[in-house]
Amino acid sequence: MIRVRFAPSPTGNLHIGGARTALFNWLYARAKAGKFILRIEDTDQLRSKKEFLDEITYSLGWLGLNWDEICYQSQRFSLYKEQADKLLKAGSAYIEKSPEGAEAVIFKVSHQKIKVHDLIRGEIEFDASNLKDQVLIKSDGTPTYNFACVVDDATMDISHVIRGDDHISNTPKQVLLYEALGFKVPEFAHLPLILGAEGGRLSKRTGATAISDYRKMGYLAQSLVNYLLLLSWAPGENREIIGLSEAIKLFDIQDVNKTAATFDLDKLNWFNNQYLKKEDPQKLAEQLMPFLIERGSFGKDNPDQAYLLEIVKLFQARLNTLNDFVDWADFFFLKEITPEPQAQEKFLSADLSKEFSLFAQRLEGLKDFDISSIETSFRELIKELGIESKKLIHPIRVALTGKTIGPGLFEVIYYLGKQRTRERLLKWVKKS
RNA sequence: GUCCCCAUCGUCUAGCCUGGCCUAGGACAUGAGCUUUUCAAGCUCACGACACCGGUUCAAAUCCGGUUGGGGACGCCA
Repeated sequence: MIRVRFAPSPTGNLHIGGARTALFNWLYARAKAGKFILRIEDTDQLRSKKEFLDEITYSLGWLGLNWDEICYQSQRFSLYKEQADKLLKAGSAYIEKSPEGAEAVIFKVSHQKIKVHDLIRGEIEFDASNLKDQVLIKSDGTPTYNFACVVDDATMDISHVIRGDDHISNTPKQVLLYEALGFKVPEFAHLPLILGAEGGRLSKRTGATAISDYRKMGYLAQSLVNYLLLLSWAPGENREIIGLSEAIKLFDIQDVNKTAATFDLDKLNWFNNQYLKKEDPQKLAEQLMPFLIERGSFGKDNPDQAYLLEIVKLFQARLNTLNDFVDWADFFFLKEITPEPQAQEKFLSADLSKEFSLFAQRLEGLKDFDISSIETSFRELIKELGIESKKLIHPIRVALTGKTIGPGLFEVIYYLGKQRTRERLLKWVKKS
């Protein structure tokens, strides 16, 4: 039975790197009909916080990485004590007293060569002569990371330890402990790290690191998972758009690359655009609601769902994030708009009173207020005025939307409605 | 400093194990064009890489060695 675990410490949010580690563990368990265990490494009682724990479990769930078992190291302290005593009795560990009288348990490192088999990298050899004796139980009575990790992985029957590259140097220390405790050494697979754009670790400076930040920016869980999946792994055949269920069929931990990958927001944006385009507009509208309400562009009192749905369809293909919709479509929901200064400067500084009022009149007189009738009447007007269509289209767009970019003008007019179109046009007509 | 890991377009990667099908394929980004009513989307095209040096071989991106470069770890943090 394959049993893998993801072991976050609740001293911070779930970040990109952690999520990828969780994803590969989860995938391997699902691909091999094994178990995926969530182990909370909360031995540091000062830095561990409930809010981080909640954020981590929420984010894992949001990504779709469900766990079969969960356990907390803080509830297993007696087990670590017990195992430390075992080593003490066997003479492979000793007690060190601090000047204040506190006692710590230290592991005697035997000087030998240690071979570690890694599923991704093959054999890695270490010389334990480079290692110092290892603290097992700190003087405050809590276990150290390497010790708790080994005791847990062994007693929880973890068959494969899949974790970040940064743990490679912990591995020989842990192997020594497995052997001293008489436990079977599990298989190891060390995943390459995800690097920031400037090389080096992903950090706040190189972009957001918390999964919840990406959720708040309006990325879909599917996009993030799909993107993370393709960092250091590829199914071949030039396949890129791969969902979780499809990935289960294709994934094997041994196919993971050895090379560190750089996190690239542009590619994530592309994935998000792909998924956004395919999403059911109704579902998209539902997901958009919290974003719209938070931004205040959408009243909570009377959200017109049917209207929102139409507007969503108008923008769907051009969104990179859900936030883009909030930024770009606000003029459909706001009562009053303020044009962007540069847009106003460029397209509304000339006096277009005559053109605007003529067009407003035509729209007013339209029998059928549908997209093609609106366009026909506009085309007729510019023909009569003898001007180029774009000379008028851009100023009208700015007057109606406040922006220079957006959906086609005639769709904008249609969905804005006669009333609001007229009001926004006449605002720029000088009374003589 | 010591130890460890890694090395194909700017980025993610296919190919590497099992040398020849590689004039190295795809995607993102970038540039150009089509369309046009702006921005997207879409379509077409372009740009662009086997880090270097040696070895093995009839033949090396692929196997071996070294150099260089990048990354990681060296806590009574996890």
